[in-house]
Amino acid sequence: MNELAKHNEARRQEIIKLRDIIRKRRAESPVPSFADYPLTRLQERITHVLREHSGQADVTWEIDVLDRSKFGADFAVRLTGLLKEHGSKEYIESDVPRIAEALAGPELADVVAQVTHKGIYVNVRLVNHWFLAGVQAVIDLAERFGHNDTRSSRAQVVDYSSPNVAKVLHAGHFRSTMIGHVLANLYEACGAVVYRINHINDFGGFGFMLEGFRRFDPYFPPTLGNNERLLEIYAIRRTLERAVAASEGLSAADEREHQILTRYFPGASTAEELRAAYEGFVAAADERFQKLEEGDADEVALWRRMVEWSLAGFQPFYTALDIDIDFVIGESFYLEAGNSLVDEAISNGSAFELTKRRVCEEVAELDRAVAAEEITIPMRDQAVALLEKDIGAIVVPLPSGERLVVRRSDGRSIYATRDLGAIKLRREIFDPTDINYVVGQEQRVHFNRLFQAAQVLGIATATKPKFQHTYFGFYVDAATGKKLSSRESVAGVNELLAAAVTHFRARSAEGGTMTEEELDQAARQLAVGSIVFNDLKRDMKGSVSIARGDLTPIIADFEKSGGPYVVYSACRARAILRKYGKPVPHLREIGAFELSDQEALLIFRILEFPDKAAKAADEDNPSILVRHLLEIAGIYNSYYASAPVLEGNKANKSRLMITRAAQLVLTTGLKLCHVECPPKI
RNA sequence: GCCCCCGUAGCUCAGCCGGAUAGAGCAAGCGACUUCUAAUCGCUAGGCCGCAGGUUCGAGUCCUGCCGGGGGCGCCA
Repeated sequence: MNELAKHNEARRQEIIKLRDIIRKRRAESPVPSFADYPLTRLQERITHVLREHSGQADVTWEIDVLDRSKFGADFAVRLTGLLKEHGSKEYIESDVPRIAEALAGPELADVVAQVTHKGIYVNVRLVNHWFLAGVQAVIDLAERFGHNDTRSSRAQVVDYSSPNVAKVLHAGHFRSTMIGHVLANLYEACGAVVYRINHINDFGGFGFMLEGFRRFDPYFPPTLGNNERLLEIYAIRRTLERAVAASEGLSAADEREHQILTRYFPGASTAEELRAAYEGFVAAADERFQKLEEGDADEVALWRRMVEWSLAGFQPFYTALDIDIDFVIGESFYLEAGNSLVDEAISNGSAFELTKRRVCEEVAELDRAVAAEEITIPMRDQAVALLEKDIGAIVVPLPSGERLVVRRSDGRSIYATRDLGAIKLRREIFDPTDINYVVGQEQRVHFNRLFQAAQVLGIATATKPKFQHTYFGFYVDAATGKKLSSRESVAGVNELLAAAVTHFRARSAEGGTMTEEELDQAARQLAVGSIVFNDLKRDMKGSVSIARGDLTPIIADFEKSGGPYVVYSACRARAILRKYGKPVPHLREIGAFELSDQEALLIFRILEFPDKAAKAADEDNPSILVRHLLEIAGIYNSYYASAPVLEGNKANKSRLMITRAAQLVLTTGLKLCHVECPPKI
């Protein structure tokens, strides 16, 4: 067994052990049943009544939440199917009164106070007791309120963060890390077993690292640490590539490039000399990579050390965000599985070498299509160009007509090889129902092909695992609207966090009563919270614009993001409960009580929380959750300002209950968003 | 060239498997702190929902075309 295989076998045992721990943890923390939530039960009862009265088994209806102060009702019921089938005229004239009558009937008399109708809407006002009973249900479940079993039959691999070893973390990793982590939290809250995987790109391009580390050793500045050397090698490679591509000598290089080229390639100054240096470097790097792939002991040992340096370099970032991803698995782990998969595919014919002859045949077919006017000449030319580029590589033809290159013409693996290997091994180890890749939008084409290839190669069926590429937009420069290159965005990540902490540290509301430690803690949590909200409150497919240079406007945006607002709201509720100092009253202790329009809306929104969490998970869209929290916080803040809970030594019991429910839902929601709510702010 | 995303208030965005008078936040203006601590609350103002057709009883939402902005199209990851 070679060194790489040995290393991977040991890793596999560690991974399996951790997998079992996670499975056990899941089994030991059961989630509440979605069907038992007050809103689900109400909807179920309404469906039942509508079904009984229409005599139809399949009744589709939608609920529109209303504001009592505006409509006098809590929600509207709309039977979309019937509306479409009958048209609005008939629906309004005959269906609407019938629906209203059914909803006002004896079956729902204990929960429905009033039913009115106007146009296509049947408006329902619920009895006040239903709301307070709902609040009690929230209080009973406490921190588990919102968690549900909608995904309890699923095992989900969530692949996120995915930094490149020997490169700097950039803003894209920042987004991937937070979005992925929050999504994983959501799936877990919905009952799934979640395997969080940080897929470390630790293999591609490593020939350059292994070669460069030795080749440039005499020239590295002595102050350069190990990890910095790796980054330097990457910079050297990129600089040289650019210089060679430009076909100009040293004279055309800018100051930084000039400095690099003369330091590491002394004596090379003309375009030809640089090209020669480049070719020598590439050839030696290729050789190193091949030895690494073969498991050569020396190369594997150095490679492992390099990966460790790099991971240690990433750690401050993960520590600052307080994110610990369970499985940190390099793509090298999947190399062998990928290679044998490709070998198998070649032998059974699902993959083959794209030879010149095959290309000629395909070109002939394209020419025929042109002659038959099925395609245009530019389309043909483009297809030909794509074909010719892949000559010599091992390809998998896909149902879409595209190809996926799975092995280079020199026999070496590429990322597609290892991504396929990853699918195979992940199925073996985790047996997931879903594999979710939280990776930037620029990789859409890659994943689209990868998922197709997985089916072609028989490591996936049409339904299992369910593949999902959850993509997001990038950061753009606020001034130009253009994408921030990774070189421009690299610096900011950790500094941004530090600046945000400093900012919130100076803004404390309860500063006078807080210890230094509490202040630090609150500031850190607010910083993380504001960053998460800034990223996740809008649809993540869009880009996020970032002002450059001065951090002040960015931090100001963070404050406006709403994260601190939600945290603040939860803290206000918590302050009331703290002042009250006793457990909140139980529904049983409440006699007659008033319920304001605002309270009705607030409670309804709180009771919607499980639905929103499930919906956000189903649509892989954290912004649904984030916006709902902002909505609840908004109503609560308004309520807080106008409805005193404690007056002198008198406490309003129903308001105490509502305050507790609001505090619970906000705290739990924030936690799903990876924001811990500090006790004081 | 092909493909993808986005055009809604001055700005940032919700709303998109069609439905009530198109909603928030920020910015602007006015008002509220001896308080459950104002990181807050209340009020005011602000919209040919990019343009043109089409489908429909009904379109910001669906379809087609166009215009404008951004991105992707490596034997890199």
